[in-house]
Amino acid sequence: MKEDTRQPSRGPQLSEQVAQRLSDAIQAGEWGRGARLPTEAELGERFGISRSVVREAISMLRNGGLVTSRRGSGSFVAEAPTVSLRLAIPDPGLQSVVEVLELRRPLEVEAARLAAERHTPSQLRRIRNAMVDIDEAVEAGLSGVDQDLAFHRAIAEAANNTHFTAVLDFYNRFLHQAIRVTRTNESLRETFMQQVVAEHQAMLDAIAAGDADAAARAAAIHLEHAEMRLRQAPTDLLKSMLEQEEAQAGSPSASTEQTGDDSR
Amino acid sequence: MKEDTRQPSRGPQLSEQVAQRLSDAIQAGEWGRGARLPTEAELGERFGISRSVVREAISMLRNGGLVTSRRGSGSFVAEAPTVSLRLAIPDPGLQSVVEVLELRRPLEVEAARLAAERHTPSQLRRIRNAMVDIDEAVEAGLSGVDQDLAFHRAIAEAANNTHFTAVLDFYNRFLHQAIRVTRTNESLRETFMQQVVAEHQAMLDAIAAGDADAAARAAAIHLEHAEMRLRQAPTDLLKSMLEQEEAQAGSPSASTEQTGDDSR
DNA sequence: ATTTACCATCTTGTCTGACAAATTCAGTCG
DNA sequence: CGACTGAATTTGTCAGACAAGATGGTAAAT
Repeated sequence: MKEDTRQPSRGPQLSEQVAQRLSDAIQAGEWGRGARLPTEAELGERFGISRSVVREAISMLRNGGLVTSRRGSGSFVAEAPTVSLRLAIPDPGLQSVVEVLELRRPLEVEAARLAAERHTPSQLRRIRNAMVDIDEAVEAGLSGVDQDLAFHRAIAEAANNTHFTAVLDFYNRFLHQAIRVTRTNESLRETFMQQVVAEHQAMLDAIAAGDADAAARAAAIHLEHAEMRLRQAPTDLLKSMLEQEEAQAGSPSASTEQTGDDSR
Repeated sequence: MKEDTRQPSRGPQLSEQVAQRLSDAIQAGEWGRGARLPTEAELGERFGISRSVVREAISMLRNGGLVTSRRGSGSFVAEAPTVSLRLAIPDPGLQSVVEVLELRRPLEVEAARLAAERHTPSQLRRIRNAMVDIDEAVEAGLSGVDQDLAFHRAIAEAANNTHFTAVLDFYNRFLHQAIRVTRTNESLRETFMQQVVAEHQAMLDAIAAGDADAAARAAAIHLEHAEMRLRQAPTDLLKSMLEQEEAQAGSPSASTEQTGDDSR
């Protein structure tokens, strides 16, 4: 074909230029939704570049949600284009954690209210299981942070509104450290865990009973207390934990396991 | 050397797993902001993979705004690292708009509460100006949708918590269409606008007075009524308008720009 | 001694070739 | 006609090499 023999202009990023041109071509409708675009080899020849660059370019588009690739089959224009919310990762510190909590509180409260009204039996079961998992993890001497987050996520799911799970999931990663701090504070751990369990139980009961207002109240109390517990943890502990995490970062404990214990 | 000889578990996408692990490590603080991360060769050896996969993984992170690479120098954790939440553009329809509103209501209520407590004089002024702008726009025969959204955004800004503005900005685009629908409904427009103005005024007064609870109540009422107004609009009108907008919206990869107009 | 020019070295970007894994499709056999 | 087989196709991964740009140290010059 040789429809474009121009040397890609001496720019900063070759693969980026190619990605841009491919993106333009797709958005211009050269290949419709779900259509298969040329093979990597073919694109490489068309643009006069190696397959590596084509792959990098396609990788960018794939990351942008514009195309999907299936090994052995090809790369395709995405069926459902996506938009992305991009925002800066906050500084690790008490203030920024509090800001995240400020956002989460109204969301979780509303999620609990909706969950009380809309939860399906299986969703309620998952919430219950999550609570049990927390107990078991704590019993086993673990921090139970992942299980705690899973509990809250199960409630968000029971709200049956994808936006809640999406936003809360998004902010979960920032809370991971914060919750660990409160759990690791030895002197307070015992008392705190009792409070947490009681508050979780209250939320679960209200949701199970279908009492929306009570669920909202219980969630509000829990989130408020969570912030108090965090504030009560000495800030130097927070700081030292962050440094500690940095030091032990290479060890095998870091991988994040999805708690996929449920049968969907 | 050879600190991680585990075979990457048989997963669908190898490079994706590596990207996830790198992303986790960065967010766990293994490498601080602006720090140089190991060379591609070194990472390849550490994870037991080839440089190609490392490059693909880093490419993903770079595309996600988590790292930047400089040829000859290395790859670095971004100074202002960002994580991106991607979600599919919802089907145009009343149900999905209602879901967005469900998420926004608690957020806007809390934003109004915080704004009442924290607003600076200049922020209050911006809210006032936005209200005037709505009047002027409507007076001029325009829909005033942009001005309406600006009003709400000004309140979110006055909450002085970047996460509120980020999330609300993100969902604004989905609301743009919905508000237009209610405003375009000729038969109801007059009545609706009077209501909207009154409700806005109540919010502004409460915020200006520093009455957090009153601000929250006013916001809750406004959002509730907004949903009612939307439901009252004929659904066929909504549908046709949404489809029309979607047809002419040809920028799927457009990510939400960082709102850098804030002085922090 | 300080500054400047140079150069070895390192790191990412790109190229080339190969194989593995998964899919597709045509042909064959029941 | 339908199910299976196997070759061809295509993306994913691997390996090695060179090019382009950056870094830091050393020697030369003032």
